[in-house]
Amino acid sequence: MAHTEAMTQIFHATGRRLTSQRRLLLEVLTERDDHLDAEAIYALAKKRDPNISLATVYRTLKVLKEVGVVQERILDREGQRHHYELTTEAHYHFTCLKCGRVIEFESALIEQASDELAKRLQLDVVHARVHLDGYCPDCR
Amino acid sequence: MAHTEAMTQIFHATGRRLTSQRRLLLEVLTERDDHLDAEAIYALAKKRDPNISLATVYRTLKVLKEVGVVQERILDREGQRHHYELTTEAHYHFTCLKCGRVIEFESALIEQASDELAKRLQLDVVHARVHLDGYCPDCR
DNA sequence: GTCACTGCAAACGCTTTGCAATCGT
DNA sequence: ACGATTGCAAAGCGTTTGCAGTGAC
Repeated sequence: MAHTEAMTQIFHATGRRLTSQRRLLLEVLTERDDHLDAEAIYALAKKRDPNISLATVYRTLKVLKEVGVVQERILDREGQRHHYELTTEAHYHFTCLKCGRVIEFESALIEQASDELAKRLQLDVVHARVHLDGYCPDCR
Repeated sequence: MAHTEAMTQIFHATGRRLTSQRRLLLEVLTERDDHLDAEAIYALAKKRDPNISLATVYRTLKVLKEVGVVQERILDREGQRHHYELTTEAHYHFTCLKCGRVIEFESALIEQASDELAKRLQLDVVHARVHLDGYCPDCR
C-alpha cells in the first residue's frame, strides 16, 4: 500500500485531504516499517520537514488507523506507549523482558486458533493481537 | 491463591509487609476477579476503607505483579488503561469493537502455538498475551 | 525502634484538543 | 472560497513520585 495513487483515492473518497505532512508521514512509515512510536515517527519526519508538529503526527496516525493503513500496537514492557506499523500480512510480536528487544513472527497455528475460537464462541474476529513475553536467545 | 497464609509467607520472604490496605486490595481482587482497572479497584476498596488512596492501589498492584499474584492487561479499545486480575489458569480475552464487552476464553491451540514458536525461535516464553477484537454474538 | 508503607499533592509522560492561521480542493 | 488540516500551547488522563507521618515487624 501507501502508493500515493491509492492513498489519494482513499483520502478523496472519505473527504480527507492529502497534505504534504500526511505524504511525508506515509513515506516515513513505508521506509521504516518498524513498529515505531509516535515520538520516533515525529523525529524522522522532522528531519525532512522541521516544521511538522507532534500533534499532526498523532492526528495523522489516527486518520491512517481509521482508513486501515496502519495498525496500532502496544509493545513496550510498561504498556505506556503506542506503536504503529503499516498494515501488512498478519504477524505478531515477542518482547524480551530483559533487553526489551522486539522480535516479529508469523504463525499459522495462531490463525487456526483464532478461527477455532470464532466458530466455538460465535465471534466475528476482526483482528488477533498476539504478544509473547519472555527471554530472547541472547538473554535466556 | 490469595490465601492470607500463603501471602504472609511470600511477603515476609521478600521483606515486604502485609498491611491492612494490601489485605483489603487482595480481598477485592479475589471477590471480583474481573479484570478491573485501577480506578475500579480503588472505588471498591474505598467502600470499606475510605482513607485508602489511589497511589496505594497503584503501588500495591505493582507489588502484586512483582510477586506474581496479579497480571496486568490492556483491554480497552483505546489501549490507554491497565487492567488487573489474579493469576489463574491461562486464559485470554476478546473485546467487542462495538459494545466494548470483554469475553474470556481458554484455548489449547494457543498454548500449542506458543510452544511451537518457543522451539522454532529459541525463545523462553514466559507469557502469551492473546487478544482478539471483533464483534460479539449480539453485535455481529 | 526500624524502615517499609501510607496519604497527599504535585509531577510525569503520552496523547488530545481549542484556536487562529494555512493550504488542498 | 470553503472547510479540512496545521502548528502551537495548553489541557487531559492514567500513572508515578517526593515527602513527612504512620504502623508492621
